[in-house]
Amino acid sequence: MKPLSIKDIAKKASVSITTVSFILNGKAREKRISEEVIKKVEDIIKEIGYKPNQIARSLRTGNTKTIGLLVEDISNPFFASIARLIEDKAYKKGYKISYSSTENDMEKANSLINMFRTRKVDAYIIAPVAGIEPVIRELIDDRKPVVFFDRTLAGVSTGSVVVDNFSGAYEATKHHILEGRKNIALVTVDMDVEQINERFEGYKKALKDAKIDFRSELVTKIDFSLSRESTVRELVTMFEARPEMDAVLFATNYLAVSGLMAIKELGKEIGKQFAVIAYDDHDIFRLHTPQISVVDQPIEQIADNVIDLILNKLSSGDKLKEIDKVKLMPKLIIR
Amino acid sequence: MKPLSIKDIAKKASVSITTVSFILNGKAREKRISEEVIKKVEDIIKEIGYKPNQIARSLRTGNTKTIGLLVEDISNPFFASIARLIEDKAYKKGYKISYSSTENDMEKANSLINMFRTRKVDAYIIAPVAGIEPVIRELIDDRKPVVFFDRTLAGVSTGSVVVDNFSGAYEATKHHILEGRKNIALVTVDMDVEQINERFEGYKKALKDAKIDFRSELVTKIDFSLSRESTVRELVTMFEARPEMDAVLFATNYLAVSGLMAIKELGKEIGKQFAVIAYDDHDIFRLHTPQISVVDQPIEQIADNVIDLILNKLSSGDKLKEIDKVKLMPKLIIR
DNA sequence: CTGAAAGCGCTAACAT
DNA sequence: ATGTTAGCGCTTTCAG
Repeated sequence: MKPLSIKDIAKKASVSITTVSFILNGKAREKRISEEVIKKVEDIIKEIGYKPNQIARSLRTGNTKTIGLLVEDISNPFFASIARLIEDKAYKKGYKISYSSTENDMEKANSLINMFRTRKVDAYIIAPVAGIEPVIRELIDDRKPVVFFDRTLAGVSTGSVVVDNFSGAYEATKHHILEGRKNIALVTVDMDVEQINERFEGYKKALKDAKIDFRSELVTKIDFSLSRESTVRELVTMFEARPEMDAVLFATNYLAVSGLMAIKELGKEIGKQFAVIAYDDHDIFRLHTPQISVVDQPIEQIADNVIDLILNKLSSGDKLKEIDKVKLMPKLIIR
Repeated sequence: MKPLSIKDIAKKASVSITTVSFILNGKAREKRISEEVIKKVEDIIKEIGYKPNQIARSLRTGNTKTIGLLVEDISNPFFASIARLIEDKAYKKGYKISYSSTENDMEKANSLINMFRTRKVDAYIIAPVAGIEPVIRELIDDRKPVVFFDRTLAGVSTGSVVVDNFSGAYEATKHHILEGRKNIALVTVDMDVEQINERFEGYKKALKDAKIDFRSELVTKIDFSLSRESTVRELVTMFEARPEMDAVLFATNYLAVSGLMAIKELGKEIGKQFAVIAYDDHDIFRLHTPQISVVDQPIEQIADNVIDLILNKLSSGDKLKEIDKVKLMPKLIIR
């Protein structure tokens, strides 16, 4: 059963397809089409359940009403939550979100962006990875709205929504210090992305401000592509090798989960002897015994700002430059 | 900067657009186009970085190389993991997955399916909700491949991949009984969907087989749309009202999370006095103190089977009927 | 072996 | 106030 086209409607209503198209696009008034024709056409549309072919429409108008969203990993709750919020908001404005996970892999990110391009998405929301600068520049040259979130790319100037990573790590580390911790470890990811680097800097600065020497042997960098099991393995070894350690800051939520597993395995007790702060709030940290303190990123605000920026760019034909760099503040939640 | 079209390539290579199109679609050999022309065209394509316009291609061929995936909630790790796996596999076959969350809302599901239709996705993978039978039938009439997963819809005959829910709940309940529990509660969701009903039946049957009377006051049905906080509230009240309860089975992962929060709040101890089994395995249950036993659904197998079914239907022009109903077995993991 | 041309379903300038 | 028509970029039949 072939789907009906605008032509069928026109025939059935004995009007031209133009008339139908105008009615379909809410231009009936503007074009002063008579009430009775409008009614007739609308009735027929409803009756036979006609749905415009979005593909044809896109080909004609050049826009797909779709926004491409590139996250690091959609099964990471931080990104999943943001994606959900963005999707809901975009949906209300008639946009569909098309998302994919880059896994922080430059090749994959490039290939996904190219997929988005061939599918002609109208705009891009991206948690960037290093090395994709060239293709991003092409997008911008193409006059496609691009908004970064979670991190930016030095050397590419476009809208962005980030959380102050330096300050998040700084405050967390400072809290450890104020609690009297002396040997504060940092577990982070071995990846040259802005937000990770900034968290590292925040950690170092807090130590410096407290006149505590930075000791590189207290910093563990885990390969992003390492499996959960291997990560836990590495952390177990690390914890065993540094018995003097009395506090740790995990730079990402998944590292914190692995870290907690390692700690559990070691039978190490979190509390007076040993303190933990994780990045990103999540059920798992609230439910843990004892509860885990976290650096909470304002997920809803991130989503709000991202979608506002992108919709603005979309509607203004990116004429307006305005404030398109947003920096939000994280919140240290002590438990 | 307007993107280049096939016409530009043709002009630059001084051949017709037909030739370019054949080369683009790997039909050069078949059409016996000369090696040198092929080489020339390919070089030009590479040089100017031409990307075919997928929209135009779709309009012409009638297929979009896109599969619509409807889950309950993409931020639920069970669905997120399946979506990731399906996406990876589909990507390798040249398909893009377009996903959305129904939130078990019939209206929303219908509207999303219609969005998929106007966007002409080639096939549908759906975790169905009651009430969408009519639109699903339309899809099937349209000859679109449809595969259900996680649950099916009575009265709609199409491919499906489900896990034996009856048996999952039965085994979990039986385990409680064998451990000597007498007052086993069930916390489930107030929703008429197949997998939930079957879990309920499994619970009842296990009790019956052990000659334990079913007591409706031990069953709590939580409204799906209730917030996390309210759910915890309700469960706290329930736990307080039933001090004799010595075991509980949670019918979904998110209910288990809420339940564990309620238990934590009450200071109730999980162990000898009180046993818990959750549905779906997840970090959070492994990391909990004490660790939580679970009914683990074979996520990878679900994804594999779903994608196989859909790709088969897609390539066979749904001629083949074959075994298109798969039922997998869950695994009880005792911790 | 390659080219011309029709047409997928829709929008919108231009006619009337 | 409504109709005619070109054309978005591509695939594919039919001709040569």
